[in-house]
Amino acid sequence: MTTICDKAYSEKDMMYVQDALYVLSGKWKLLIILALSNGDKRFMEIQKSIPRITTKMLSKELKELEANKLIRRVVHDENAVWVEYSFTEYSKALAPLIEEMIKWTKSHRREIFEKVA
Amino acid sequence: MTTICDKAYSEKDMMYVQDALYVLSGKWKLLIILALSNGDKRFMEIQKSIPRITTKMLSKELKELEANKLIRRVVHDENAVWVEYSFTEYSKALAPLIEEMIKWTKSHRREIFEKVA
DNA sequence: CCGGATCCTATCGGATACTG
DNA sequence: CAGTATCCGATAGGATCCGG
Repeated sequence: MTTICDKAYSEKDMMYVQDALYVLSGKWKLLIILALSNGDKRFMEIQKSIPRITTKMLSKELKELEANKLIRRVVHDENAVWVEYSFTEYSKALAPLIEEMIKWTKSHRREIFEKVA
Repeated sequence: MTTICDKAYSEKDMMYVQDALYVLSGKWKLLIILALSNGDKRFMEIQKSIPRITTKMLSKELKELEANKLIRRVVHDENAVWVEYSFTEYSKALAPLIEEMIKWTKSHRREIFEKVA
């Protein structure tokens, strides 16, 4: 029942949003988490499931996500280089946020993306 | 009931998220919308309510937000330069998303921001 | 297969000064 | 007051190649 109209957000709220943006900023991080949503994936599998991401960006983003405990990195075989990524309890909590993004875009994308994209 | 675990997101879902990120990316856009949450504001008022934003960035972001119909710009007096910004029906729909960001950060910020920030 | 190293460009974003 | 203009460094992001 809190629309933006009814509710004035506090300065604290703004800081919360800023914090979230800090962790989730950039084009790729949320998409990587999405890519892991249907199970663990290896480096190449993640890359294939995210259209235009380069190895460099994927590598960089995976590190940051791991540092922030949003994904987990497990090396299965040192010699064969068998690495698997999975999300954490912590990143699961992002599901409602992701749901809201999808909802919002679904109901509004026509209004914007016909002209912009 | 859909946690990330239970549900595998589709490629379409990924595109939706990408679209949302496209419109909301950067450090400032969501904060600007938040700043307008308790009523219309003038340029300087917005700037004062967002800690470290510069006039340049505010100006730039306002333009983009307006182009995407996420805010409305009304000039009240040509001579006195009296401009007011307000959000739109369209941006009101972002409220649930913002709520989720705040919720998420509230429950998890300690886990991250003690070390990172 | 998993990335790191390198080189490059484009955009982000800050500081400051300036205009109507 | 509401922005613009300019200069600048930092970061994002892409392309390609290389090594374990």
